[in-house]
Amino acid sequence: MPKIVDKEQKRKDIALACSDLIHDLGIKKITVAQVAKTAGIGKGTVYEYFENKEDIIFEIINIHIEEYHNKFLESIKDLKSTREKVFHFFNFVIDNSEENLKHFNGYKEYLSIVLSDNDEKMINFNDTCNIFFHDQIKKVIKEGIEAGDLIPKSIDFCESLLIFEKGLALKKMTEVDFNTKEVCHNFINNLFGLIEIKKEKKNV
Amino acid sequence: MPKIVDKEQKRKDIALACSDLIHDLGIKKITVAQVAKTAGIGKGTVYEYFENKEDIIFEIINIHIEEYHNKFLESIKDLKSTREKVFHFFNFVIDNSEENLKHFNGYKEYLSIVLSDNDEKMINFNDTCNIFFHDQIKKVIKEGIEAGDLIPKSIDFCESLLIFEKGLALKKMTEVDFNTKEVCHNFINNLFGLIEIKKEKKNV
Amino acid sequence: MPKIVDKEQKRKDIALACSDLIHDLGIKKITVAQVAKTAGIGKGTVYEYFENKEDIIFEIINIHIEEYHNKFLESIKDLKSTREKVFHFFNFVIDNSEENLKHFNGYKEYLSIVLSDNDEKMINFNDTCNIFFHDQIKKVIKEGIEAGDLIPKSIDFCESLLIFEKGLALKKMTEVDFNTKEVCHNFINNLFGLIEIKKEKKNV
Amino acid sequence: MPKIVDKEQKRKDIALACSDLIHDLGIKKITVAQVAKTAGIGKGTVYEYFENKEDIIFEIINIHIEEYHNKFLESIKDLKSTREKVFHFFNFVIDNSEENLKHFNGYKEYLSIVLSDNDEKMINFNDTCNIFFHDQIKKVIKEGIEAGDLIPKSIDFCESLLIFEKGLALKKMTEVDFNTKEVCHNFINNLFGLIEIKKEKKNV
DNA sequence: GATGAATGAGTTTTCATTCAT
DNA sequence: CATGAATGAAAACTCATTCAT
Repeated sequence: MPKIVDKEQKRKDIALACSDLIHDLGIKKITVAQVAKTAGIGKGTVYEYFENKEDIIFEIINIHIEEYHNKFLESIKDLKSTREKVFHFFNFVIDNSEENLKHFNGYKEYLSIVLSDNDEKMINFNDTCNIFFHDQIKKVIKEGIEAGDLIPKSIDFCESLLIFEKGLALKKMTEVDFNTKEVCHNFINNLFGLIEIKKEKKNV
Repeated sequence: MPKIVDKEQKRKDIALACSDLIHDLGIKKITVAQVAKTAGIGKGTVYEYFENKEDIIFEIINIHIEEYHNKFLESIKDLKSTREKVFHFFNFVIDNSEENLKHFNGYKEYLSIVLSDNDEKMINFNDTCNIFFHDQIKKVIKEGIEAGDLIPKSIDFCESLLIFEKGLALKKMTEVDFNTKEVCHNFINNLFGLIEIKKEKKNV
Repeated sequence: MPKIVDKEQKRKDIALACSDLIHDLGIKKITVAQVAKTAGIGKGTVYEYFENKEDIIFEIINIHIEEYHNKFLESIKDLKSTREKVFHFFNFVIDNSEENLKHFNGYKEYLSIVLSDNDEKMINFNDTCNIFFHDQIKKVIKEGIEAGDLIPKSIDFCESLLIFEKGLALKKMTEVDFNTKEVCHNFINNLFGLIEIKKEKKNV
Repeated sequence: MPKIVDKEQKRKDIALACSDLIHDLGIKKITVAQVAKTAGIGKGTVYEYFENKEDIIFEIINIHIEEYHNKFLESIKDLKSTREKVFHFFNFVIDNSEENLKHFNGYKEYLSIVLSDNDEKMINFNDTCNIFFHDQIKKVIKEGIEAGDLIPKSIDFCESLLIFEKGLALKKMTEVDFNTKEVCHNFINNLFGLIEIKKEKKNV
């Protein structure tokens, strides 16, 4: 009897092996032949695990984003202040570590697909991601309000924050010399000036 | 005397004739054959005026955006209040007239190209556009401050406004049910609550 | 004592399980994967019992035709008059019952293979079928002659009858609105006008 | 200015150049690469003149059959007696000259396509051919009746004759040792015994 | 014996670009 | 100058068959 393969796992394995192709070539230039070669399998084998080329790319992106979400959840746990936590959502556009740039560029390639194809699967997936971060930021803001850090109306800014972050991302993707960090800090500081509850510090 | 053809003008003519192809097919599906046919010239002739296919697309987009800029300048002239003028910058993402959607979708196609190719020309062109709107909004805000409509610090929000608009555009492009108008209004109203100088209205 | 599998029987079992695939997909579109799945066995196992794909198709067709032959022999037993028996040979092209159409379309698929491949096995098999019906019609005509129904020369028409039936089949297969029944009846009635012995009916 | 090509003519030229591929390989094994190579042109050029592979094959067959029809019309002109003319319709299945075998085998390949694909174009074309021969034989029989060679009822046998010929063709295509000529002669002679008007020869 | 994972040769089709006229 | 015929590289996808387990 032949070895039984966990198809779902192998899908992930193949996609994982190819996850760098996105940065090396750009999504549009990935070919099935490349994928097969990179994963060290035959072209036909690719089609044992994926419906078509789109499916491959989708899985690769999926992996990228899933990984990012997990890291996000992991690292936000250690943060204490609301402001820190909010900043954490902007890490994606600010952090220039190789690690994060990989994710960022992965997202860039992903966007280029969503914008040119109107693939339903991609759109749905995009929604899922948006909801993820929307839920997260809502939670952070809520906790901030409950802790007396933020004014109650702050809850209305959840969406604006994420929209601003999307705009920042887009600018960073399309402009050469964009000082994301500075612009980002300015904005958040300004905003917090508006929604933060200034606590009287240690007065008698 | 041979007929001297203004190459630059003919480029524009060809691109102009093809400007609807972007909406009809999407940028990725435009072929040189299509361009030639649409412009009513031969395939070979296309290459007399354009380096390659990228160059054609670049010119088509150029025309779109140039046209949009002109319309923008034209229509902002009639606006009086600072708030109206600022809103005008968001017309691009809010106005759902067929006319504007054409521009909006053209920009979407354009983005998908900029994000996947890292074409230098495109990037430079993108910068030019950004500078255009940045100059425009700066002017509006400045005038607003000088007119006593806005607080002096408002000038710091120019970039944020444009970034927010970019984020809005991106969301509108990638999400199915996104209420651009509402989100936009909320944001601007909130912001103006912060930077507008409330004038005592003509009381005795 | 190991389980001894009758290979020949298993061949039949597999082919039998797949006999509907011919109608559902058409011979050309049958894949080995389909066969394996339909028969509820592994792809590798198919090759334990069949040399190659051709061999599978051959067996499936074999089953179809064998079945048809058996039914033919079964049903002709009950017929009394020579004319009825001769008509029975044309049932194949006239009968539009679902059951018979299955056989008819099976034969059509089979022909498309015989005509495109020049597979020796197929040709031989085809001969076997022809001989079967030739023997059968010869027997019918002979009995008719012996019974005094037909003129002795009728024996020369055996082949013509079968050829005509092949022609009818081909027309039915390739034409949209072909009235097989009418054409068939005309021909046989005309022919019987020629070869039947008119019996004086019950005169004193 | 580039040379202007008569597209329709070039289509024919390419198909003509490839007309032997049908006999050399069989229709199913013709590849576009083969066609291009045989016609001495590039693969892409093939697609300048044909929609797809089916279209190529269709044209090749078209040429074969058109040519055959023309030859048929040409050669039947010289025949005098009705019997000769009727025999002429069976030339297709009887004549074993290389020339005619080419046409015959072309038709065989064509049939294999019609039987496996249910391509509408092919079916329509098939009808056209049937009508052609039906019209021709009707004309011959009519003239035979008018000339007093055949009994008026002969007109009813037009279809039967063609059906018989189709049956003969099918047998010749699928059987190894089939004496088409003899069987054909027998049938026609038998039939003419039935429908011919015996003329009293040379009486005072 | 049984299996199904792995394979890659083979096929159709597209299209930017060239170049002879 | 203008042209459109010619091209071939490149890409996605299929499937009969093999073979390690």
